[in-house]
Amino acid sequence: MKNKGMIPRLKSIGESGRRSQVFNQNVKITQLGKCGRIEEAARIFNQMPHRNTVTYNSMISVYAKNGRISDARNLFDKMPRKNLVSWNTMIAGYLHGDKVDKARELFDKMTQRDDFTWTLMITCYMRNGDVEKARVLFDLLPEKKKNRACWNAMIAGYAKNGCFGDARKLFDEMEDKSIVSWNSMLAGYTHNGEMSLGLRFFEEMDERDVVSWNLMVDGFVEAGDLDSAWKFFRRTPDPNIVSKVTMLCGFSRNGRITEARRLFDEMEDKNVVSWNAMIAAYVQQCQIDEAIWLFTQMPEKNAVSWTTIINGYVRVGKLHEAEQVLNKMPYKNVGAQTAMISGYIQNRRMDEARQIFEKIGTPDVVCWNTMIAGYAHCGRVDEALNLLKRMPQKNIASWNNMIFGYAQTGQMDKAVAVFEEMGEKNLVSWNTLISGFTQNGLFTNALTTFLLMVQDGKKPDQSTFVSGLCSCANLAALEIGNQLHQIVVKSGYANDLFVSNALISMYAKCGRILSAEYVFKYIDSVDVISWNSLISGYASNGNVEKTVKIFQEMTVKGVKPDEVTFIGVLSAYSHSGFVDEGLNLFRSMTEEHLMEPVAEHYACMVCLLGRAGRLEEAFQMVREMKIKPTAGIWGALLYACRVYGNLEIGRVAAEKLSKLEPHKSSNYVLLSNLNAEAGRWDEVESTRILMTDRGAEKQPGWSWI
DNA sequence: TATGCGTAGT
Repeated sequence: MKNKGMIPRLKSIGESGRRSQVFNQNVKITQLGKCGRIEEAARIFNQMPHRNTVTYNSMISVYAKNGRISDARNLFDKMPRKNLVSWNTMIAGYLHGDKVDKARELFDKMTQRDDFTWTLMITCYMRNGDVEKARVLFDLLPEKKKNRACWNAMIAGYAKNGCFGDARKLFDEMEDKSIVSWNSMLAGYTHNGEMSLGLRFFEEMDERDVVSWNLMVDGFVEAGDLDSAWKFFRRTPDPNIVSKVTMLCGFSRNGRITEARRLFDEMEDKNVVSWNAMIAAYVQQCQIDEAIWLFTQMPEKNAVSWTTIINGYVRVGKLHEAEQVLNKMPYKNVGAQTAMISGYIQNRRMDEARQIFEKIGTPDVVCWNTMIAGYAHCGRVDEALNLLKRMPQKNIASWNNMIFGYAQTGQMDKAVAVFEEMGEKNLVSWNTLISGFTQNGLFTNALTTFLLMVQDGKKPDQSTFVSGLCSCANLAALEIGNQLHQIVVKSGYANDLFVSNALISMYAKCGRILSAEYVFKYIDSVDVISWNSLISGYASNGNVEKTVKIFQEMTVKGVKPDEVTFIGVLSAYSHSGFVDEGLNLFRSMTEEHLMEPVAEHYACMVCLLGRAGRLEEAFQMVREMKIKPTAGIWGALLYACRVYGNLEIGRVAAEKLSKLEPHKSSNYVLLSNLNAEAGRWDEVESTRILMTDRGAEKQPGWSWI
């Protein structure tokens, strides 16, 4: 710096020299802030013998733009002489930190406002999705303060929020459009996945700059159309660093790390964002060593760089290393700490997650939601609810997490209550509820909710279709399944692997072999789940020949069967009484495929042996198995005992069952029936008393003989 | 030299 070490001499020069000293240091603070070197900026600020209002404004801006909003506010509160820019800068800080209420508070306190102030507040509302409040401000704004920036903020806000009509109306009304106005419209299309509209608009544009091209590249990347993205990238007249990073991320998101790296290596103008993008690409691929290497090589690190590395270690399960990085991080922001919290949560270390969470103390919505989701995922719904209640500002995701928690723990009534209590719902809210119903076997509710969602104007996505089709499969509701298939095709999900697999399963379980195979045939690249869907579908339908045929085809094609495959085939054998085939397959599963059987496999085997009356063998298998027998296994055994009138083994099974499922009445009914058939009426009576004592309500449809 | 509208990184 020019004046470094010259303070004594400058002092003697007097007032003008001091002013230029302050001027230069103000510039330096801003420059350092722009490349994320906040500590250095703060050091200069603190060491300055004289500061003016611009000095304070610069420092406030540096803090605010780097996510340190409370530091910004502290400075704002204690600065001696605020001007209009100070207020605007502070509002801008709240805008970047998504704190609309705080921004509005300042806005209302201001005695004087300029065009910056209004534009900032409008942008604030628009970013928050509050289109109406933004419009109110725009209409209140005096004509002479309505400059291009305000108009552009309105157009961009409308477009981003998907209100293309309103955006277009203002756009057409606007007299002196700038390139920003055009790009604002274009961004509306590209950010909302409307690429055909976007393309048409792009072609009609009067003028284009590099931002217009970048928007197109980004839109295609988002749409998963990497070929078009690359085409536009190559055609961009003078690609800048943003163009390159956008394309790099496109490659990275599609797992094309080599091409991403090539782009990075060819970049002559790397900045902290391009470094972070490349590091994130390796983190995405779980190539943590390469990520770390780049991290050590990069000239400037910011909070995002640190957070990415912490996330990287979390992804590969190296929590200790993540902790160390967090400890070394110079200024620990909420994002980095939230990354660490997620790490603990993923490893079920809820107490440690909670510790960091309590330490942060700031009302950061993402952080709160991470904690709530954590409790929900491990079934600790009470704690999740507790946090939700205490949460200062909830968003839709907070409620969605709660719905998920209840769905996970089978409390669908409470999930519905939360769903009804929350205000605005998004696609995730609906999907969580629908998949909750499906996973809890409430298939009719799932389909009804699907219908309500469509009536509410929400477009079903992959998750909705999978849940819906799965429900149809379980209800054997072919007609609804057919209708869903039509919507799938119309919505452009016909090529989605997950949806296709659900379709296969639906058709197979509804007994439509040809339709299932038709969907299967038209999948670009089937996976093991596609095969399993066919196999399990035919198995549940009792079609053992078809099940085995598909299984053999799968093996011939070299696809490795997994646990689910064997469950499917074994259950087909068990339903059809193919005992030897089942025993052979079970043996080959453990001996040839070296697979450790899980509870479902054993349940199939017990069922298989039990149905054939080979109760002793079944019982022996249960006693010798390596895992703890589940209720499903004892239930299968008890059922077989009931069929073959084996009181001895049946009692053992019933005793185990009554401990595992004390409230399930069907277990007592089976034992009671068994006793009744053996003429043990005293036992029948005592079973009935036991059942009442344990609060097992008799289900309708079961009868006492 | 400090604040607003359109593009990239957790």
